[in-house]
Amino acid sequence: MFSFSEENYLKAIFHLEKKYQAGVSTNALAEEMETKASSVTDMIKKLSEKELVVYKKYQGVKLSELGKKTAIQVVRKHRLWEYFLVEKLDFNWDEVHDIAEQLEHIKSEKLTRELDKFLGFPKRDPHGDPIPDAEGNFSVANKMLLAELDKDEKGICVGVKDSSSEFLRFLDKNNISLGKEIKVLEKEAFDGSMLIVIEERELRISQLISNNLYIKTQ
Amino acid sequence: MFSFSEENYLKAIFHLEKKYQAGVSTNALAEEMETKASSVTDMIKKLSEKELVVYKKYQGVKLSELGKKTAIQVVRKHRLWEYFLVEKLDFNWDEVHDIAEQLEHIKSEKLTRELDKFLGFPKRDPHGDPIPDAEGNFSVANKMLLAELDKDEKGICVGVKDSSSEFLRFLDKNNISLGKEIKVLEKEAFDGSMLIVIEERELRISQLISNNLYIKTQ
DNA sequence: AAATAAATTTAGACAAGACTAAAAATATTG
DNA sequence: CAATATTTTTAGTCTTGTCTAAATTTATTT
Ligand SMILES: [Mn+2]
Ligand SMILES: [Mn+2]
Ligand SMILES: [Mn+2]
Ligand SMILES: [Mn+2]
Repeated sequence: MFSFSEENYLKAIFHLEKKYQAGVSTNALAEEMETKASSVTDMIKKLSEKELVVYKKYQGVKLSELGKKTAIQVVRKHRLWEYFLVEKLDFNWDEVHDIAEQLEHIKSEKLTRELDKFLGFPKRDPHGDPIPDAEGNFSVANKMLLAELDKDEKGICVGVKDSSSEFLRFLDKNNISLGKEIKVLEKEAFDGSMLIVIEERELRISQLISNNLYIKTQ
Repeated sequence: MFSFSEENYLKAIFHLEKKYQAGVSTNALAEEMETKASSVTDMIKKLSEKELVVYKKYQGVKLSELGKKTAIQVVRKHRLWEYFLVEKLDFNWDEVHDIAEQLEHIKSEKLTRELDKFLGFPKRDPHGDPIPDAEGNFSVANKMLLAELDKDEKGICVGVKDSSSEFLRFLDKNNISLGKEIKVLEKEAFDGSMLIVIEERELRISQLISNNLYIKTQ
């Protein structure tokens, strides 16, 4: 089917399209892929040749229907494997991303379907991100950033924006995990820091933290 | 660590060394890898450079200690994943090899260890082959080929030599599976075919079959 | 022990995917 | 709007792993 590299580009474009609806720029893609702009141009041409993306020179790139479908299948596999690692193999949520980056490229529709079934058709991965079903459908939750809450408002923690080990371990250390309720006690206008309460404990967090935690309000 | 291709060559050499103790020839390796002899020579040089094999021009190749250790880890992963697919995801034993060929290259020691634990440290894969433990140790069972049995002798089916889908489906169709007892009722000297009895049913099998079924005698 | 056959290696080429440096196109600014 | 800055593309190179064709070495026959 498609190479690992092609799949990784498609996935990156898929994620960046949320932010750049008008088309994903070569530089944005180069940064996401941790490669050089010239390499991106080369690959975009190949993807365009294969009708996985729509590309006009200097105008950025968009996924075609086929490209989008392919990207979603890769994301589906990534998130199913992350769920598997956490729920079945006792991995912590900060340890699974790199392994899922490898597993997401395993080619077998039956494997993906059977894994999904084995896991009980989970709807969200360990970081709160939606897992597309076999048809590629998934629901985008109406979540918001904790930073958007005002004093005395509260919400349930439902996901992370940054899913780096560093951030996830910080959350672990402070006993913040998905499903818990967070209430804003104070909000400092000057630096955006907050005093929150989570499970009866008070905690002061910087804006960098509240900007990377998704919550859902009732 | 090592590339997929390098790992595949090491695994192929590992398997061929059983048959060619004096050194695996370039042609034998080319056939096993389904590639050309010149490509094999190229790769052998690279592996030799990395001290994974011992190579003298025109003299065939052998695994170094490091090469052997690496090959065994790949085999361990291959067989653990095959076991996982059959035992947890309800795959049939004839469907797992190609997927395991992909999964065996996933790089994460922790994943392999945790998978092993999750599976209950299985000793044999679905085809009866031994699964090396984390240290690379595994027991070679004292099995023999069904073809070696004489009239009126019996044994327990413990493995397959050929693990192609075609052969495995043939066994399924004839209700032959690992763990079952087979008794030889007749043995035809002319063509090596046998009349066997397995679970009260009589069955005539060609020598090609009996030459690819491992059994253990009491 | 030549002569021939078979196995193996070398030489040169190619595709994928990356890189650097330079050129070209687009955006921004005075 | 011309000058400058930024972005993007092109040109040329490199590495990995493969291939074909030719050369070389080893094995087998007469
Ligand atoms: Mn991830
Ligand atoms: Mn995730
Ligand atoms: Mn197998
Ligand atoms: Mn097997």
